[in-house]
Amino acid sequence: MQEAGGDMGTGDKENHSSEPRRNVLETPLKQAATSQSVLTEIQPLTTPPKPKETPPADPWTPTSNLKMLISAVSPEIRSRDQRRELSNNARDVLPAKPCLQEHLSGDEYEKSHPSRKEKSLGLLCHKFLARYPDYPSTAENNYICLDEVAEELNVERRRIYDIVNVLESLHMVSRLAKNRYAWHGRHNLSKTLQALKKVGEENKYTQQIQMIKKREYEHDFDFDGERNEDVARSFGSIEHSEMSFVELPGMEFRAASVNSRKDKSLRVMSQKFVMLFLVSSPQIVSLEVAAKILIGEDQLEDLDKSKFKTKIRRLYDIANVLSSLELIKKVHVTEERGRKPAFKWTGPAVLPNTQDTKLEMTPTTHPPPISDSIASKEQCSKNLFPSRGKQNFTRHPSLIKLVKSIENDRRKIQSAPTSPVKISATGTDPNLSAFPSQMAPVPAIAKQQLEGQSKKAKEPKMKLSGSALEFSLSSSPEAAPKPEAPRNVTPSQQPSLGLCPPSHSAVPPLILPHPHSGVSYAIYLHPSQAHTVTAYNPSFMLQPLPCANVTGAKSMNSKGLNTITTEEGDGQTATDELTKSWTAKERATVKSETSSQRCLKRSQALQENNYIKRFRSDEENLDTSLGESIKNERPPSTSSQVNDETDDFQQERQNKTETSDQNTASCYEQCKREDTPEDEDKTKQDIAVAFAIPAPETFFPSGYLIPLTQCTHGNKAGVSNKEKAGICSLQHTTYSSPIAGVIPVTASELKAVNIPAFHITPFNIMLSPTSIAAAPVLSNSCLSSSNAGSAQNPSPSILNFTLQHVGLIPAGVQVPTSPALQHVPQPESVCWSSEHVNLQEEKENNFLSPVQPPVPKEPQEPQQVTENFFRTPGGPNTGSSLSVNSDGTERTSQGTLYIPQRKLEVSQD
DNA sequence: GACTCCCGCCAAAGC
DNA sequence: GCTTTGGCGGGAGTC
Repeated sequence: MQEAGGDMGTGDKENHSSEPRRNVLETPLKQAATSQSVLTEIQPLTTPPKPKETPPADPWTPTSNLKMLISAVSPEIRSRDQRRELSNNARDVLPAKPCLQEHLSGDEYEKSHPSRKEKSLGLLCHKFLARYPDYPSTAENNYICLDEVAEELNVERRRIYDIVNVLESLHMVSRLAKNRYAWHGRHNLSKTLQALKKVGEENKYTQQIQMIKKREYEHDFDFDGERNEDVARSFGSIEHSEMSFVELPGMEFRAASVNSRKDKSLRVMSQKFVMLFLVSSPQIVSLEVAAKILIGEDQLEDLDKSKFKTKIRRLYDIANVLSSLELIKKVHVTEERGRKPAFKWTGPAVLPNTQDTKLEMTPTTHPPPISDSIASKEQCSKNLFPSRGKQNFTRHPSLIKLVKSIENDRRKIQSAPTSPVKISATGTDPNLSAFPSQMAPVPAIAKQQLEGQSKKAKEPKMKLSGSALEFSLSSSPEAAPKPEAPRNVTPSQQPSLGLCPPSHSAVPPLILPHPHSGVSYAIYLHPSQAHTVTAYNPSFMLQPLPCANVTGAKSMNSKGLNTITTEEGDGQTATDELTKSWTAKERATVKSETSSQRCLKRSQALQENNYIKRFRSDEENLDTSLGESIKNERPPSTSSQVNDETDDFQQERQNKTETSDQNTASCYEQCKREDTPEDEDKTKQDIAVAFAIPAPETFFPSGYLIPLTQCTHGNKAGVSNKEKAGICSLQHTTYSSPIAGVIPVTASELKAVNIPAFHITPFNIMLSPTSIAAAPVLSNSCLSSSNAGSAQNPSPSILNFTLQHVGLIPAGVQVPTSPALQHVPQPESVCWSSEHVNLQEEKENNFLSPVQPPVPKEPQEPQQVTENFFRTPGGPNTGSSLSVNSDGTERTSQGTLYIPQRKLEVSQD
């Protein structure tokens, strides 16, 4: 066990800590490698007995110690040993246990002195991870004693720190006390990745990556001072915070010491590194770029080779651990200047809402407490904006309102008798409760299946499932049809008709039933229209929802419409397209402001118009300062057109920026005031186009139309069996159509009630790749959609009742039903008329809606989305090939990346 | 020769 | 003052 003394005895004081030693139960050994988790899981979820001190055939004896020492000091012996070790390497590549060396023919030298490869951090991390279950039960003792682990893994503790630090950055472990950590496994991973992605977006890493790449392309970026200063200036023009560690609620570091060196700590570096993957598209980050960015945040001016090398070293350390976690994979990008090491994200796709996926995986899982999600973002934000020093990123004023609103809502929710109970397993890790408590009793195989399914399906689902984080922020649990959904239904509520308790506002969403499918829909009304129901409350909106920008709408031109139809049937392609479309969009969104900021801004546009203008001005300033480089923010897929797009692009973009905010549906009233009559007419026409109906005469500003039982797995609570059947069928519909379950209101109904722009927010919508692929067709020919309207249109009578009930229409007025228009209001059409759509919608819209209402609404580069979206894989659009290859093909095979002005070949090692 | 990344020194922080 | 933690860079191993 102490063979490593050769390593440890050379000066480290860490051989035997004075820390009170744990007992056997402290370390929940996994008993097997990850690949053997099934066997592991079959066992009771109690702490498995540690293979206690089964000394790996090499007891710590004076003799062995002497031999080891001799080996250590003798290069010849070492090399001989290493040769032997190497010959056995193939058998030992993935050892899961310290006893892996048992079969090494008893050569004590070999055992005592593994080769360098065997000591690699990646391998060590494999061993480390193999000791613990991915999803530990809270019933277990999830404590890690560093001494113990170091001892058992036969490494010096210093190496364990490296691993633990990276794991800590992902909140897979947390420090409990000196020399002691808690193992959380992957329970928090999705949440952490969400947070990291968000922070990465807010930190404008996309811009930085693009900037660095651009610099590299334009000049041969090297380390001469002039260019570094150039880049440094560019960095300076980007607002980026001095980001500290991103924490999750309940996972905060307890000791201030942990943050003492946080600015350069492996933790923070690791998080930043991950962020780079999460915000970039393709999700390939070269070490060089990563190092430059990480250095750039500190002091790029002082960039020198030694610092760069050091950063690279650390990145290798981090990458090794991340690779062991199967979050990234090493690849190489070959370009003109040679082959460069890079890493590709192979972890789960991270959308703001991965919790939906979790719910899908575990239908009986208690939904994560909303407070967690809220607090998660809160915490993230809190840490992103440390109180110290330069604080370029400050909380958006509207975010403060949001926070207050959320806090109020949270209080209401949690104080309510039927409030969801936050099940916190331990005081130290409330996050553990969300999953393990439910998973624990699940039979091992079932769990394995679930995990397996989640692995396979999480990407597409996560891409479409919307933002749990966002959504949970925006909608209280009562809005979400969780298994515990009945808690939301007031006793007076009818099963499928009633008013949702207001979560963020005094304006309750209407719940519209669907008589055929049993699906109910919630309409969130804009205050300007909802004043007929209740008092205006500016915070009525689902504020944190990143608003659908209408870029997609604009970008969805007819050309693209034609193109995307060719992608039908290719689920993978469609999924990839979705990813690309989304990521491209997302990057575009990141550019000028954060999604939350944007959403907030728009949701409160009426009130904060002045602020918006100010903010926009800031954007423009930023744009100006960024100058040329801003163009490079467009995804690589479109950057082939960099040379083609000059000031026109900027101008166009500027114009769109100017008009975008005015075109939010929530601002419709204001727009009406501000627009010229022609503009207003045009807007109406646009909406009419979006609805594929003649321009209505009057409009309601906007609202959310939410299919309440757009059920994910397990979201069936509160409906009868009969309704369940309907829902089940609906699920199929949902899977087969990107628009299923979205808009149950016919055009005529909309017209009759003068609702011009419903915001469709199908939550928990899950779309299969095929459904995505079907999107173009469906969108292309809305009227022919077999499932869009038929299954989801609510009964006009009930709609009438509802609208009358809430006073939206006079009692005598009936909403006419026009069968011919039953299918008309497709969500993707409708959505364009408003920006009060959540992130999920944003993605869906980007992806699903080729309908192009001629409403210029988004400041982001529409072409970017268009091109991403309408790209034909393998097509001639070389500029787009980057995304195509990166997100899909390239994951499984070598591909060719085309980036601006040069070709990248991605190869995997 | 470039790329990887192990190794352990040593200083900061914690106890 | 000892221990823990971890930044850091030399330099060995690998390709």
